[in-house]
Amino acid sequence: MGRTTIHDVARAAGVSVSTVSKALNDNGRMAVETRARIKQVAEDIGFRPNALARGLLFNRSFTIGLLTNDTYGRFTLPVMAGVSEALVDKGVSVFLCAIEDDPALGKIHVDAMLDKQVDGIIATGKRIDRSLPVDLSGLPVPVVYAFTEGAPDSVTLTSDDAQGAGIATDWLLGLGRQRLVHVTGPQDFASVRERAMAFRMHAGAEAEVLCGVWAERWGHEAVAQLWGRVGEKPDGIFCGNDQIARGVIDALRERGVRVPEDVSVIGFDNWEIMADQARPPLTSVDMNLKELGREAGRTVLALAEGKIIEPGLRKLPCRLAVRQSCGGGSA
Amino acid sequence: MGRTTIHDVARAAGVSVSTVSKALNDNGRMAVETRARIKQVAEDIGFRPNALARGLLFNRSFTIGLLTNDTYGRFTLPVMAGVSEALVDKGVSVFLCAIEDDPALGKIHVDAMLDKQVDGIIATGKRIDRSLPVDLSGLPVPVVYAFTEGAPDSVTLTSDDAQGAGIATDWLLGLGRQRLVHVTGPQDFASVRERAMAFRMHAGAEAEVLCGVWAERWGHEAVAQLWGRVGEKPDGIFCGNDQIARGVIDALRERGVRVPEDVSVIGFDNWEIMADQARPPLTSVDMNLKELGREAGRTVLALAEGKIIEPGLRKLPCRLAVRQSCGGGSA
DNA sequence: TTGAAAGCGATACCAC
DNA sequence: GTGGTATCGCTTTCAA
Repeated sequence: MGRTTIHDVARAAGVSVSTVSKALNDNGRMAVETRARIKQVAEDIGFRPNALARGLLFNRSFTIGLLTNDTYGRFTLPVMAGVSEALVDKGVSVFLCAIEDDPALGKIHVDAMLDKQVDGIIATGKRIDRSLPVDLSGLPVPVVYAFTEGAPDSVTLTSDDAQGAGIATDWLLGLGRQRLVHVTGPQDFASVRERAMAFRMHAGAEAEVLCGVWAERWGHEAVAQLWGRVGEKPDGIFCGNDQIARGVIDALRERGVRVPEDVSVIGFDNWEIMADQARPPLTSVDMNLKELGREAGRTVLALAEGKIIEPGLRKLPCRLAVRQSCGGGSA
Repeated sequence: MGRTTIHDVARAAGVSVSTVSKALNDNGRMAVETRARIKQVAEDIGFRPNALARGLLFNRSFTIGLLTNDTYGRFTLPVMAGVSEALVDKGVSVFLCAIEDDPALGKIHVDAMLDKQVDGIIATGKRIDRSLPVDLSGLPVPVVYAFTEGAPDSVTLTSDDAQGAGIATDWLLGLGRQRLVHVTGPQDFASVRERAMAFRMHAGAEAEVLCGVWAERWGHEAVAQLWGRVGEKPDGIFCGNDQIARGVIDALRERGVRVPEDVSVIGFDNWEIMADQARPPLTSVDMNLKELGREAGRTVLALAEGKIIEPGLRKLPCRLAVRQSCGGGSA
């Protein structure tokens, strides 16, 4: 029920607190059987050390803060899951702070985290070319950026947009598709430009790129544009996200164009709830966000333990999640 | 940049640490100007008290734990946002722990939270008739359940399914719809049964309820069933979630049935990304998850401060988010 | 009005 | 091998 302290263990075992401490932490020299007995007693009375006290002593709280402005959580949650997974074994817990785009709220949360002596902070966002509305430089704890613009000379992780676009394009080409189009989001996103460039590198410099918005409706519109023209139609469409892809697929079906027989469609994000429900289910580029989170967790912990990590932008590879919207292959 | 302590403030102000402490906490009697001066000095050198030390003293960490098995986060994130919002002003931070359905993982996280002396725990899930895979009874800290089955005699919050179904049904009736159908999820969900019952109470005991799965494809299938029969077709469809509604809308359009002119469709969850992208955008029941989170936060904090809260199941009202899929009204 | 000292729970150094 | 004691940063009696 109440909190049992190390004194309780000492009393129950008939030894001193320092002996108990050493026994439980496998420190110092002592009779192996004394150690075993003390451990047993501690377990019996359900003793668990107070992390606050240890933290005070070690100047370490075994806690890290995760800051995000992604309210919807499509990016944050997988990242969070990865972070947590990487840290739970080390006894590290994660504070999640959603700060929207409010600088004041951001400062409040960062201050609260620092007060609580977090060992480090992971900042995550929705895009690599925007930073959170709060200054994280010069903090007394290490900061790792994931999917958001970091301070210069910081460690920043993101997924490799060019590589992701490359494998998507190559997949379409590998299926024998010849007339590829890339239907994507607004050009002011760095990731849009990066993916488009890679798309052209793989599909040929003359391959067409249509920029619009991140919405299903833009997928419909793009199909209307493409099929409204005279001449040959595309046989492979690489979309900038799964919502656009969903719109494209629906628009094609409504025109009587068959997916994947006539046209292969591929998405980006591998947002399961979207990709699985598409008709047919959508092949999509997966950014490995969970792995990105694991890496962020490992990195911030290493930094907190004083290890030196090379600063700079690290791009983690994407992989392809194959479903039925491309045909051929393993589908 | 290191950590400035209360000793630093004392030295800088030329007083003792106890005086500083009293000054900053507005405790004890002291010259009003001394107090002001000390506060100023503290601010100048950027002093912030170490929460670990205070926690050790007060047996309070100003931290709560949020436990969830909702990996996808559609429910957890809004709840989390509400919890955080309710607690940030009180200086309370939130540990987020995703435990999937793994009892071992659950125990690890709960133990870690207790070690860190959380002031309380909020347990959230995906449905009110299933409990998390971890026993939270008999813990030394208060527990509030939100959207998951709680221990007997605990405080449990959930949304009012019957009331939500009621306002949806009434809305359809108010628009003059006469032949209502409810297309919903699996009958083993308590919320499915509760909503269906309320639907029948409002629409008439003979009103039809079709149970299936929580997927778009079931929406298509249900429409095929309904329109495949001889006789009059429904003119109002209340769906158990937004995915089903989306499937229903798409299926109707593909049959040439107009929404909302011929049939009004209403969803449940008000999952914006789904509801906004539907064609037409979907009117949907909103469970006010953020408010539920706020209430959970307030409640667990009150409990942590020793206040007495009436145990039992509290149902929070839903509201209708009106878009265009029903026609009439304000659409 | 201010300061010295005890103590929150745990660890580690140094005697014995 | 084992136990006393100082210490982490802060708050709170109690004395001066």
